[in-house]
Amino acid sequence: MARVGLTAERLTLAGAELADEVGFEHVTVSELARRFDVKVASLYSHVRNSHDLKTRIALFALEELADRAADAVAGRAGKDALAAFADAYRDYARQHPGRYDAARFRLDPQTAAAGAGVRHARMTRAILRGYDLAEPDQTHAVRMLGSVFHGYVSLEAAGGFSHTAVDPQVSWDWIIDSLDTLLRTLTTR
Amino acid sequence: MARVGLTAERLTLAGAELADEVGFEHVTVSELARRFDVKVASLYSHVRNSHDLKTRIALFALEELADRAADAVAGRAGKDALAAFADAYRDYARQHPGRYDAARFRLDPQTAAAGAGVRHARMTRAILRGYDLAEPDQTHAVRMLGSVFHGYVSLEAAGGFSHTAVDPQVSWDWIIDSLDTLLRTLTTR
DNA sequence: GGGTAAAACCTAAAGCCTTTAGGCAGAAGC
DNA sequence: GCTTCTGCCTAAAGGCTTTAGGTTTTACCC
Repeated sequence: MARVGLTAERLTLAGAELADEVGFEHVTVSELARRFDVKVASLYSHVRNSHDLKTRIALFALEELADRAADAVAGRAGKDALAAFADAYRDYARQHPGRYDAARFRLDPQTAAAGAGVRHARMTRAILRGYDLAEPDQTHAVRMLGSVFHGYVSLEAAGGFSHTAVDPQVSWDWIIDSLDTLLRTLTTR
Repeated sequence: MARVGLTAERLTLAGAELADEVGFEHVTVSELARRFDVKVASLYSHVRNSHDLKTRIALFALEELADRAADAVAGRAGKDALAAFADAYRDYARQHPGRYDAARFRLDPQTAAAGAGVRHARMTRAILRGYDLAEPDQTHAVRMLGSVFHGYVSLEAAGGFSHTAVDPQVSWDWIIDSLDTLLRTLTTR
């Protein structure tokens, strides 16, 4: 029987692609097996179970997203960095809705700590260097930025902004602008 | 055979409670049948299918959340109203994580339009009356508030804020404070 | 109070997904 | 060339969803 060459990595990547096509919640071991033209049981040598597969996809997406964000902010500072960082998130979510969803998959604390979540937090803090905030304001600001970006992106993905004629891109820019203003206000407080 | 007295409403409510216990994604027709000590097939007279059940739970949660928010903002204005509104969301999400998740269930546009989503949007706009914003700023601000609240609440629920020692309540208050400041700045622009 | 018809719940069965156990055949190493 | 390991397979059990068609209960009406 021809061997397909399954590995956890290939399964993870294929799972990520599948997620973008059919939605993360519909990613299934069976469907993945079908795509590789292989029997379902065969996947269980590479992946512990369905949850494990989803965890891998989540970690993969987090890593990929962190890479993108890191690229985006490299060589920028202040509002420039803020906007680039924010856009990296939103662009990723729009190009890869399934993966973005995967990145929100609830990981157990251990797994999460070992994953790229830490990079995300560190990058957000790095963005704030341009605004010179002291603790605990910095932590508050990190949380606020994370909330706005994630909230906006997920509401937009859920179709929450399609009732109004106002262009989501314009709102997005407006929000980034506002956040920048706000953060600069805090600096001088 | 003793009749239990199933109705779509009772199933919906039980489903909401189940969601709070085991998580919305684990709400299942089978489990609900088990709770009512009834055969699975019996539920299908009251609910079209699993998706229909989830939709009903989602609509129920949206309605309940809108009720709470409406109560919270009644008789308040300005920052008071903003804070009460925000707290209503966060409190609901913390008391009823499963229902809050349900409220984020992706509804088809028709269903969503008929549901309480509209009330939420209208209330958010009402909050902004205290800040006297012209269009399109008002829409931008509505989107920003929705994003921050939803984003914060869902990141908090996902355990995203447990890595730092800073009290989430303090960050929350700080964020509301900041948003109030920001909105007041916009008014006078 | 008895008849009837709708409503509520049941049995049966098919289809799909997950997961485990054990088997065979290529691939890799000696 | 032989052994061993690995990759994929067959088989099977268990769970959830959904449909079809039966039976009992309830409620209404005469």
